[in-house]
Amino acid sequence: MTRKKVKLAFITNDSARKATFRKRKKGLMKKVSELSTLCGIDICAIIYSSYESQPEVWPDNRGIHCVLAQFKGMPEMEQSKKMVNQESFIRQRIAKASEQLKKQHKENREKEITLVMYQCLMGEGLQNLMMPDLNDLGWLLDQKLKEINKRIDELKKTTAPPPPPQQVAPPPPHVPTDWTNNPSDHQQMNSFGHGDEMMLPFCENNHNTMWSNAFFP
Amino acid sequence: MTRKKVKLAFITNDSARKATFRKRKKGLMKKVSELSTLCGIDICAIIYSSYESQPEVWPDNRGIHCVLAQFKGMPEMEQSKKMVNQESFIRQRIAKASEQLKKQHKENREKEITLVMYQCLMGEGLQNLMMPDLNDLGWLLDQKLKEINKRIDELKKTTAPPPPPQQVAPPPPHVPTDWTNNPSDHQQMNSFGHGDEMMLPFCENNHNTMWSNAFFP
DNA sequence: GGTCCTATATATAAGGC
DNA sequence: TGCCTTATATATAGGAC
Repeated sequence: MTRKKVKLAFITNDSARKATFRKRKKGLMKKVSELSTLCGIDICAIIYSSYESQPEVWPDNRGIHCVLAQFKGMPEMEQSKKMVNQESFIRQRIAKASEQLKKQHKENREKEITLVMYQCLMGEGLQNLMMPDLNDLGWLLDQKLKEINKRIDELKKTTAPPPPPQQVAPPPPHVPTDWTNNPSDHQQMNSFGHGDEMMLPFCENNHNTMWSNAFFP
Repeated sequence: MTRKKVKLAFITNDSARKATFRKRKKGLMKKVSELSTLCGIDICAIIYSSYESQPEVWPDNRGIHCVLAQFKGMPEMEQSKKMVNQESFIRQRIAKASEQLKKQHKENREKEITLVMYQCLMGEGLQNLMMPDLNDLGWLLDQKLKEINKRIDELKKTTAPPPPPQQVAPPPPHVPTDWTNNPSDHQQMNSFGHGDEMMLPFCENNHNTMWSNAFFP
């Protein structure tokens, strides 16, 4: 998992597999030892492989028989309650990986649109943009405006507490759209073909805000 | 082992210990699973803790009984041959850490002396240096000269292959001291009080080289 | 207690000896 | 074969919710 991300599958190359076995067995035994020490628990590990005629075991003889005796001493039912099922274990990992992918898609899209925004600020104009990008750009600008207004409010509180109402400049005409209070806006198809499962805040079709209205009245 | 390097000892804080237990148990089970998949071997792990009433086990029921049956089926002698003894395991780790410390000392010293060298080149002069630094500086300069001569030789070979002997410039008067062939030179006390166990190339008292002779004839 | 976040510490795949 | 180095991928401590 380093010079290259390794696929989680049987390593067919014999020497590579043996090398990986030795490294990982060492690392694993270290982890077992640390967990036992740090948390003061009983733990044992037994490894069989064709590389060694004897099984490799943690901890030493007395320790392991103590743990095994405990295990053998309980009814089958109790033994299996906490057993990890390989399939559900893998399923959990797949679910987690999918979540991460989703998050990454969202981050990537936000970066793309931020780039588009800067290109616009450099004078590229909006003529070459298609609807999906325009929609997401609108969303991004709303976000930026919200941040700006929030910052303005904070500064007001800091510089003039408590300010007499008539001395405070009237708030800018922008009224940020509160997406969270308008769930129906989220039911539109999004622009990069992932459907609802992406749950991205981008790519909604109607931006009923200052910016949207300014550019697409 | 991250925001802070944790000491390898029982964690006395109850909630911290439990948190560590859960995280590390999860990580450990993942490693066990990966080792089994990548190398196609049989492995089992059993964890007892006061946090759970049942032991937590890898892999699922059938798999573990298969491994345990193998283990129980062999004579005691065979069982214990490959068992890891906790003490020797820790000793190995201490030895490795000591090696790393030694190496780090050496690297630090080399950087210190390199800094001194540059200060000299900036015109600080050698008046404020004491013998230990002067000795190590001498060693460092020898190393640099060796590198330079080596590079010169390489360039000669590249630019004029094969050069007629009489056309080659005579080698510079410098004759690098080959420390490896002169073990008696290494028996001197070194200058930063670590004695022979440090085995550093620095801090020898006699530099019988061009540079040493130039500065301390 | 459980979950998520990130800065760090570790583990380890390749590649060279 | 086995060990070492180095660039990356992972694991995880501490802290915020």
